[in-house]
Amino acid sequence: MIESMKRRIVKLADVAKAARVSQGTASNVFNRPDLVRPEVKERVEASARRLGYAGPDPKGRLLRGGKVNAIGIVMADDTAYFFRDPFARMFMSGIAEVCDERGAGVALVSARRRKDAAWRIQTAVVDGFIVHCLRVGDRLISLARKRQLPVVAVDLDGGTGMSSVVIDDRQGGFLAARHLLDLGHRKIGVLSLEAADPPRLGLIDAERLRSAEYRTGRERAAGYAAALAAHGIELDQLPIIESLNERQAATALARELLATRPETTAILAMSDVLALAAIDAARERGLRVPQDLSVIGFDDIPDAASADPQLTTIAQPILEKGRLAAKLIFEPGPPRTETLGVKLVERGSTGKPR
Amino acid sequence: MIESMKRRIVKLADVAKAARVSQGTASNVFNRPDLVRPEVKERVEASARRLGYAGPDPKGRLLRGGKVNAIGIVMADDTAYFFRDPFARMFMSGIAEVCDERGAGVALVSARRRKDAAWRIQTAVVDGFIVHCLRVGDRLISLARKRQLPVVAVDLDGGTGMSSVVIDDRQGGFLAARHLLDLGHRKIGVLSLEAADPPRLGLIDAERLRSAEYRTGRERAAGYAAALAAHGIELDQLPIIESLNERQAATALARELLATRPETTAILAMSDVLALAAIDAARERGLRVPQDLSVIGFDDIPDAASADPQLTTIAQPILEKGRLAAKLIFEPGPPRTETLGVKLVERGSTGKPR
DNA sequence: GCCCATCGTTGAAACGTTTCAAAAACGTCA
DNA sequence: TGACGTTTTTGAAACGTTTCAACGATGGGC
Repeated sequence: MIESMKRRIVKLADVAKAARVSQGTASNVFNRPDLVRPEVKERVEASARRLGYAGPDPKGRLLRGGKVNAIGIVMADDTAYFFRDPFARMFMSGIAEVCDERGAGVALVSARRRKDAAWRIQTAVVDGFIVHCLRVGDRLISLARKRQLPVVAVDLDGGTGMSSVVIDDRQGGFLAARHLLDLGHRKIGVLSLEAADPPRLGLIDAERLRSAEYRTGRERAAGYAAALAAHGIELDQLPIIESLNERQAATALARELLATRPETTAILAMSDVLALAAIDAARERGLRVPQDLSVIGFDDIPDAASADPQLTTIAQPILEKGRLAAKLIFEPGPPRTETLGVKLVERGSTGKPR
Repeated sequence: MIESMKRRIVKLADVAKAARVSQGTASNVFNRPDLVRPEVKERVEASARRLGYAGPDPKGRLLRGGKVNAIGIVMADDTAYFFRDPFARMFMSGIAEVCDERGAGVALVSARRRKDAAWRIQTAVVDGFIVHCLRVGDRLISLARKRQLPVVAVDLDGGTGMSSVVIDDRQGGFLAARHLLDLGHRKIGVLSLEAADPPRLGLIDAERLRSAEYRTGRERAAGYAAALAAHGIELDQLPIIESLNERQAATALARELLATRPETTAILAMSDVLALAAIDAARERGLRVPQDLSVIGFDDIPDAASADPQLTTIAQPILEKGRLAAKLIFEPGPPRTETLGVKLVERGSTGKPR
């Protein structure tokens, strides 16, 4: 059997012709088999096999008006972050759950490099976007919205005309700070998430947080400030360190904080990852947690409960956040902002100051 | 301004017409802006804005012959498994790394429910498939191959005519078993991965593993058998428990094993997840690891090194496996099978029998 | 003033499918 | 046998884009 040089790809029309049926019938064989007479069906299937037909190409179907049956998750990080970061993983699990229920797929869209991020969002083949963790008015959001597909923003006010899912970050910050204050701490160091892009690693002003582009940092800081104010303290009086939300990087910065401010008795960390890093740093200096240093986190990632000591933290319903975001994509309605509650989880990493 | 009732979606042709340009030129404005005179470009862009054009629809572009620019990862589990299982996460990280380099996206394809798995694979909008962790000759593999896209099988011989990436599971099994035997253990319990679909949870025959559909279980068991044989022991003499690769479920089964066979001095686990579960179960019974019970795992997931005690295990290059699989997708060539090496990592969970 | 090269623009042809109204085939019943 | 209701099949029209050969304009060199 001699294969033609230019081996064109077999398409439905070829199969139809070979089986002496109309294209419509051939299509039905694959999509609504019960509409077509068994005998004809077999003939078409035989032709398909003989010609090596790959089955209806989704590209064609798609254009005709089908849904892709997948939603895209946009994060401002590299793709591996989805699998590395505990928060992201939990969040994705929530999304995945709902997608499985609906029989939809999940596409990961990394927007790490601003350059091709635009292209990625513009060309992503999806039915909707969940956009996470960006700064207010971010270009990625507008890019996604421009696609005129359902878009849900997470941890961020998406602006008018779109839905978003957030948690009560301010309340969380408030609870965390109050917890330390109630225990009697006054020499508190703050470990902050990135406030804006580009991040400024190391010691920063409270002002940078007050006017932060990133909602999460801004709101949590506002909560801290409110609790401190009740004790007549200003956030500006505390040392604040801005860090990437990565354990390694954060440990280095925490180490520096503890070295420059040995009087510190407690660390107010904006995430559990940062808190765990702080504990690592404390341990290096021979400080016991919580006897010599109290540490409180934020998020309540799974590792928080199994850390040593178990981490006191502000729990947010991460799974639920993911689920909700996905549901909002699948059941689009009038835009609304859902705010999820947080709560203080007291575990072993905080105690009275020495 | 009165919106027409039936608000048709604005397409490139509309924009072109409104700007009094040919469709070709309009297309160029979006794809090769430097080919078109600035003045015309502005006119087109203005029309696009005015009409509320969402930008070229990927569906159209796709059909015309473009690549999707994304690869699909197929696993026989629910979508959340990608984010939950330590092995899967590491593997995905490797894939993600390469995809980021190439500017490609990642689509997660869950093939949990066999029913819609077929549909999912047939309609996934991707340029290629990486198929993981299925039994030999699996229908999912043939489904993927039928799409006539590049397909790479992982941890499984995909059969002829396709590439695959595997590790030397047999050698790994051999090293693990020999390690325990060298330490002097003879009363060894085996905690096995699923041998076939459906899984049979609980005590099984060695025969079930010898003829297992799943390559991983079969090969690791063969390695165990080889090492045991060198000491004149047959695999059949050991209690073998088949379990799902989930910590909770496995803990229950390990508990049972330890209860029924209190003479056991060592556990040979086919994965680190299983090994960690065994340690949990041992701890519940008040057994110290490794003084009262030695446990060896397989995979060397990140948790293995940070567990307490640190897990002795067989390390496989998980990241590299992911990277390699992705590379094989992007640089398709003649089908080949890449076998990656494994090595014994001695840590704190194994010791001499009491 | 003519010829050429260059640059922008055009028009039409794919790309592969699904859908739908209408036509054809078939079976039933009077 | 013809009328009528059902099942199957047909043919053609979208779906929205990119590409490419060909065409027209513009300007430089002679």
